[in-house]
Parts: sequence; C-alpha cells; structure tokens
Amino acid sequence: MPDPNPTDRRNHILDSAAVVFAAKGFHPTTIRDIAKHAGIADGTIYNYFESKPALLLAVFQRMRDTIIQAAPPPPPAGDVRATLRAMLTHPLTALRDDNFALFRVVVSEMLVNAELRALYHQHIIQPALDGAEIYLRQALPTLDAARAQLAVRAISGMVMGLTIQYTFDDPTLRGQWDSLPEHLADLLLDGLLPR
Amino acid sequence: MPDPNPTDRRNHILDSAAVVFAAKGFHPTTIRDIAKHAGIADGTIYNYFESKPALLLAVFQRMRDTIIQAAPPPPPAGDVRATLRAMLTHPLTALRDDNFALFRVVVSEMLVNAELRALYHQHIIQPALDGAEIYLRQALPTLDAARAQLAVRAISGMVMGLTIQYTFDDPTLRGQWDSLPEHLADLLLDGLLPR
Amino acid sequence: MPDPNPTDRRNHILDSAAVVFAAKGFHPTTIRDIAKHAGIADGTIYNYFESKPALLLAVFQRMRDTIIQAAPPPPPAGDVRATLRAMLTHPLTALRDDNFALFRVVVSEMLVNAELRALYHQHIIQPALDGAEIYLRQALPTLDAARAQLAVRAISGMVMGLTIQYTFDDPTLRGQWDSLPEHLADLLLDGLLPR
Amino acid sequence: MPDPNPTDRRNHILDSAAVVFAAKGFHPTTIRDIAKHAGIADGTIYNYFESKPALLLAVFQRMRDTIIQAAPPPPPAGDVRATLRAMLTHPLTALRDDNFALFRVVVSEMLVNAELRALYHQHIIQPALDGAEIYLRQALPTLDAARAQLAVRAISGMVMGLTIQYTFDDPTLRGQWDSLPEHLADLLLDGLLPR
DNA sequence: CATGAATGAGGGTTCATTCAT
DNA sequence: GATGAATGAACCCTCATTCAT
Repeated sequence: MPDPNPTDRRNHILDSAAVVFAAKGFHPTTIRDIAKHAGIADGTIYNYFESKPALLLAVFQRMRDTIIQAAPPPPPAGDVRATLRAMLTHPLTALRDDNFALFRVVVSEMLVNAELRALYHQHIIQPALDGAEIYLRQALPTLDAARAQLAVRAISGMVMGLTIQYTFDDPTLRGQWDSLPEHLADLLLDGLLPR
Repeated sequence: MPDPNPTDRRNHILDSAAVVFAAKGFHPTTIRDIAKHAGIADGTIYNYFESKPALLLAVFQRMRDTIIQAAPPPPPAGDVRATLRAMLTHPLTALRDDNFALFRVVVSEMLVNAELRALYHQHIIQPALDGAEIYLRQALPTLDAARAQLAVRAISGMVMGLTIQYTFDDPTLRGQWDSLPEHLADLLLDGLLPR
Repeated sequence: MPDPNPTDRRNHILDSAAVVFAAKGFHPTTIRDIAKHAGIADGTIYNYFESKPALLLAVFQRMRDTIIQAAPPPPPAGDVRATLRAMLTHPLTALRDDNFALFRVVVSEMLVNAELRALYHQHIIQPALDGAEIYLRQALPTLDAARAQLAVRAISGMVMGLTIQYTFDDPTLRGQWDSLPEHLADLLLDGLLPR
Repeated sequence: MPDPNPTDRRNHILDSAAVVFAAKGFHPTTIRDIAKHAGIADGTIYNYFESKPALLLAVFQRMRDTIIQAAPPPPPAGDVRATLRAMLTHPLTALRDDNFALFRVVVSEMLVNAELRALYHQHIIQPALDGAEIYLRQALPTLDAARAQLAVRAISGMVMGLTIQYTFDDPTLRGQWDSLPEHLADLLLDGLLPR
C-alpha cells in the first residue's frame, strides 16, 4: 500500500497526521492512531520525524507552504477596495472546511508551544504583515507609516479572531462568511461614521 | 497554612491552578504541581473539583466573573468615539500581565474543548456582542442592523486576534498597546480613506 | 434519623453494610457508600469498627448469630429420614432471598481472607459438623465413626456447593430448590442403586 | 530472560499471574507484582491482556483447558462403582497442590464477577453435568431423568463444596482426601441405610 | 461521640519512544 | 528502512483512614 519513495512516505505520514490531529486534537491523538491511519508501524514515523511535537510542526509547515503557494497574485494597483478585499479573502477562505479543524488544533498548540508560535509568527504573520503594509501604503499614499503598521495588525488580528469565532458556530458569522471580505473592506475603508 | 473556610480553600486552589496553568500550560501541568503550589495534598483538590478539566473550567469561570465585575460603566451617550474607545479598552487591558498567560492557556484549550468553548461563547462572547450592538446602534442611528451585527463581530474578533498576537511579542504591538483603543476607535469610525 | 443508642447505631451500621456489601460486593463498596446509606458520617463508622475488613467480619458474625438462633429444634429421634431432611432444610433455606447475595460476598472474601475463613470454620462449619455427626450416629447406630465423619462432611459440602451453584442460575436447581431436602435425603439414605 | 515467541510470552505472563494471584489473591495483587515476577515491564502485560480482570479470566481459561485436556477416558461401561469413582477422582485431584490456592482465588472472584461466573458455568459446570448425566443413566438404566439430573447436581455440588472445605484445613478431610472418591462412590450408590 | 475535610500512598493504565530483528 | 513488542516513567484519580473541631 505505502510507496517506497521517502518523500512520498513522509508526505503520506503528514497526510495522516493532519487528518487525525484535525479529528481528535493534538494531545488526544496517539502516535499509534497516526500510524494506523497511515497503514504503517509506529516506529516508522520516527524515521521521518523526531517526536510527536515535531510532527505537528511539520504538519503546520506544510500547511504554511500550501497557503503560501496559494497566495493570490498582487491585486491590480489602483483599486484600493479590490486590494483589501483580496487581502481578506485569501486567509478567510484558506482555512475553511477541512482546514478549519486542523487550524484550530495548530493554533491551540501554538498558543502554548513557543517553538510553534515563533514559527508561525516568523513564517506567516510577519511576512503577511510586511507584505500587507507595502500594499496598503502603495494604495493609500496618504497613510503614514505608524497608522499603516497598526492597520495591518488590526486587520490581521481581525482575520484570526473572526476565524476562531467562526468555530464557535455563531450563526451570523456562518451565514455571511462569503461576503465577509467585501463588508470588512468597506468597514475598514469607510469607517462606521456616515460620510 | 491552609485556611479552614471552604470557599477560601476553593479559591486558594483556583489561585494555584491559575498560576501553574498559566506558567506551564494545561496538559503539562499535573494535579500534583497544583497541589504542591497550594501546599495541600493531591486528593484535596478532588474534594473541590471533579477532575482536571473541571478545574480549568472553574479557573476560567472565575476569570470570567472577574472580567464581568470589572465591566466599565456605560459610557456617556452621545460621544461615539469615547464609547468605542471604552469598549475596546476594557478587554484589551483586562487580559494583560499575568492574565495574558492564563488567557492563552484557556483559549488554547477552548479551541479544542467543546464544553469550554460553549461556555466562553455563551458567557463572554455572546453577551459582549449583544451589549456592544445595542451601544453601537444607539450611538450611530444611521447604522442598519446587519452592518451593526457584522461590526461588533469584526471588533470582537479584532480584539481577540490582537490579544493573541500580543503574545507573539510583536514589538510594534507591544509598544503601542496602551494607545491601541484610541487608534482602533479612529480606524473603525473614520476608515482608512481620507475624508 | 439515627438513634443515639450505641448498640442500635452499631446495628444500624451493620444493616447498611450488609445491604451495600450484598449489592456491590466487598471490594467495590466504599466506606462512604455505607456511611451514606446509613445516613451518617464516614468517620463515625470507625468509632464502631476497626477497619473495612473488620466491618465485613462483623456483618458475617451477625449473620452467623441469626442463623444459629434460627437453628431448628432437634428433630424427633427415630425417624432418620425426617432428621436428615430437617438438617438439610435449614441451611438451604436460610441463605435464600436477600441473604444469598450477602452469602456470596462473604464466602467470596472468606476464600481469600484467612481470618474470616477461620471464623467461618470455627463458628459455623465445625459446630454444624459435630452436631450433625451426633445426630447421625444416634439415628443410624450401624454407622461407624469414620463413615459418619465423612458423611457429614459430604453433606455439608453438598449444601455449600449446591448453594453456590444456585447462584449460577441453573434452572434445574432453581425449579426444585424447595423439594431439594427431600430428594437429597432419599439419595443419601438409599443411594442410587436399586434396592 | 524473556523469550521472543508471543505465545510463550503470553504463557509466561499467565504463569506469573497464576502464581502471584494464588499467593496473594486477586485484589491485593498488583499488575506490578505480576510484572516483576515475570521479569518484564508493567506495560508489557497490557500488550497481551486488556486489563487486570481480563488477566484473571485468562488464567482461569487456561486452567480450564488444562483440566479438560486431563479429562479421564470414559470408564469401562458396566462397572457403575468404577465409573462414579473415576468421575469423582478427576476433579478432586485436579485442583490439588498449587492449584488449590488458585482455584480459591478464581472461585472467590467468580462469586462476585458475573462474567467469570458465566464462563465457569458454561465451560466447566454445564458440560460436566451433561456428560455426567449421560454416564449415569447408561450405568443405571433404572434411574429416571429427574433423579439423574438432581443426582449429578448433588455430586457436582458435593465436589465443589468439599474442595472449598479442604481449604479450611479440616484434618479429617485432609487425611482422607485420596480415598475420598472411593468412599463417596459407596455413599452415593449404597446410601447410608444398611442394606 | 459525630463530623467530614484532609491526607497521601498506591493502583491501573497509557503512550511516546527505543531498538533488536 | 520497516517493524512492533518492550519499556517504564508518569499521570489521574480513589479511598481507607485520621483527627481537629
């Protein structure tokens, strides 16, 4: 069943780990659970990964790569609203469906595991913030550096927070998830006060 | 050492649990850790709490009560900006310092523990959203219901997300934490586009 | 609810212990179970009994006294068959109904607890054997001492073994339990071979 | 020390369990006791047995198999007395020596553990009763069905009861144990009354 | 004497990790 | 490299017993 190619086997393990972690959570999942799901022996996993936490980390890293590869093309400069919308759409849709459960597990562990947290910040949050800041300042030359930095953090936080709250089964959020980028872009650009 | 009053003893255990959970995280913490920190026997904890998860839940519930009791007085009607600022200040400061670490642990477990999650949603998020929605619509009569609902969720998500990101040691965020409510209020009310 | 008379309280505890032991078995029963059933505090039990095993022992001793008090009057000498029947009827009916469950628990522990075992042998088996031997030799003067000793042991063993097997829900045994003394008396006196 | 063959290892554990259970009883024995006696790690036991009760059950099942394999060849038809003697000899000798202590522990738990009890009834008592009934009716065609059923139960109960009483150190029983089958056969066939 | 909270030794069981085959 | 049995440290939790009130 399992193929002999080392890279493929590694990926096969990661696939299984992702599925089982997503389904049961990190701590309740045992190495045996993953091995069984992958149709291999427990010990084999240790030929590819140092430890159970290292396996979660690898799962996360692959998730990261997938997200990065699926990064949207730079939006048409000039249209600020479209830019922002695109910036929001990407993360909000990337984590849906199956990914949600896994995201939850990864974030959960990240909050408590410094190594995972550093990785997340370094490889996902920080680049996203930097990139977003550049986009934003290009699109809104009137924005000074300090406000731009704050804005991207606010937006990024908003995305993470909304994603977590999505998992709380809030009906309002669930019902409008797809139109969220549009409405959030409007809110962020125009503000709540009438113009 | 230990005091005989049952309520005090219970609180003493909760204090210890909060400290140790915050320091080590939920799973790495053992009941013995908490008992030792509290200066009592392991078994005593089970006279007050059903199980280890129940203890975390109780820690969270007390944290919730503390937060609720510290709820700000309704801000002066009329000044929208002040209202929003107050709404943001409360959660952003409530979770600071020692509480941050504990918050992290609770959220971490919440993401993975349905009971904790339901409690959090029911007792913290939902009331906050409802209250905020009322405030907001009073302060901004021009806001229609749908946009108001979305706005409070966006704001709430933003707060949670920023709080989590604060734990990532982002220097920008750390440096401006105290002035965050003000800037976020401005951002939310005026938007990013020049007026 | 509980009465202050020490003897009555002791008996009250024994009643509760008998009920709970019978229902749950010795090891699964906790002191708290018994205390709760008796409507008293855990510690109170230790004012009347040394330990949990001592409590079982006391339960057994009271059971023994009850059985002894209910001992049948010496049967009319002369009628061997009636004598034997009476000897069998007593133990086979004494342990029925509620007592069965308790008997089971006591025997179970007795098999494994030397003190209980010695007590049982000394106070129940040995006197019963001695008495039975005397009866039997009076009724059957032709019986020599050795055969009499063996016979009473065989009978006594038969009673105990049948009682245990009764608890196995053997339908044949359940259905004929009441006529058992009669049939066993016939079997023992006449033997299986046709006369 | 330990041999790699899974069946042997399983049997090695069963051997140790039998020894330690027999020596200390079921409840006082810890898994660690057994592991130490077997010269293996605690956890290893759980690779072969579900739980501590399951281990006792397995011990009993192997004891059962041993007893069954040692079943006597059908005795020479025609000689009723020899038949009965053989029927009695088998169980009365099978449980001697080391086995006695173990038998005691198993019966003790059986009295209180429904699963063990059902197994014992199903695999030991019931087949023995059925087989004995057939033998008996062949040997004694004059015996009607009802009396035969009762007789085998009486005999079976007698064997179990005597075996238990043997453990009470009754000197009379101990001294005559080997000649017991003969005397019991006489008693059962001829009865106590003089012919 | 009654109470019942406190104690803490100990138990069964799990599971990440190792390593001989 | 693959296997999976063996390992044994730990953990959560129970509960008989004690003792201050």
